[in-house]
Amino acid sequence: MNIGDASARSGVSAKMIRYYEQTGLIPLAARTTSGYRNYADSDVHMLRFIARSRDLGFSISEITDLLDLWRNTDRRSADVKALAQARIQDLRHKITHLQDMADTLETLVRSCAGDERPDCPILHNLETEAFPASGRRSNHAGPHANINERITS
Amino acid sequence: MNIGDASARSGVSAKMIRYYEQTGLIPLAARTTSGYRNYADSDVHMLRFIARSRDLGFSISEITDLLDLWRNTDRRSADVKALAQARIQDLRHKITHLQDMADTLETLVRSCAGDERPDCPILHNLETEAFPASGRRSNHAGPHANINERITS
DNA sequence: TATGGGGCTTCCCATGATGGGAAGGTCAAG
DNA sequence: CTTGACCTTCCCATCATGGGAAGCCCCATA
Repeated sequence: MNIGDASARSGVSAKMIRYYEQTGLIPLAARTTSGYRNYADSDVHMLRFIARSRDLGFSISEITDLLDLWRNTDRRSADVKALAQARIQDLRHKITHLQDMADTLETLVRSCAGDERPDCPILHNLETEAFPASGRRSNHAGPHANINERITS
Repeated sequence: MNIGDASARSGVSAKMIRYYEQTGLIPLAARTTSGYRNYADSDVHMLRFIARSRDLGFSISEITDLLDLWRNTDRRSADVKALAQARIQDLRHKITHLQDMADTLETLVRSCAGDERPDCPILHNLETEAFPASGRRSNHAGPHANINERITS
């Protein structure tokens, strides 16, 4: 089947299928004589595996590992489990961080009259609050150190 | 003071100060005769406002609005409050989504023996689970529709 | 058989916030 | 006056994703 069909059946856009191929996440597709990529059901299967993993928030590099385990029938289920557990840990950290931000904002919102007058404790807080140690500074991990979350809804 | 001092005092990197200037978030800095950017205490103040807002997860475009309100002494505190409340809503959505992912993974992890054998319900789930409506498809909002969260720690 | 439309190919560009690094000018302390 | 720290601009990279152009390919229908 062509890339369009593989896309429709797997839920991965044609653009992304080519991208995954190009970056080595998936092997080079077979080609027809005229150059069209040609996919088998097993490829769709793999693409779905990827899609589902993305939906659960795994990064591309984590999916690389998952795919390796998936294909390796000599795998230890403990290795898969460890990957999932690391992912959960990561999610918990992010949740905590978002929760902290929400709580702070909640406190500020509660203290704001929210009327026609200009006085606003929210602005006052933003204006004067100190900026103690907070990830923004000395970010030695470079940009996008797999920190951001893909939240597509 | 020079950009380095403004950076140290505000907690915003020099790179980002220039970027904010370039993108119009902050006004063009004053310059010395030799071309060095020159900052006053009030500028540092503004940069801190931005840093603090970023720490609370506001996007650049939201910060643009916050800065406008901050500078506008005729503002209605209700407008500020509305911005903060929208931000909280957004955070709650993201938290829910992350929580859902974590819960699903937790269930899978619990069902996996995690031993030397290859059988693994986690892989099995990734392999076979359907891909019903989930943001990945028909993403008409384009890439980065202000969906991702800045979590720097 | 010719034509048209839709699907495929590659290639380049943009996103958003951030840092890296090069090439070259400036400044203050020694 | 030299040296080293700091400043300037400019370009590049990230990561996953889509947009769009230019040019083939393939099938169905006239």
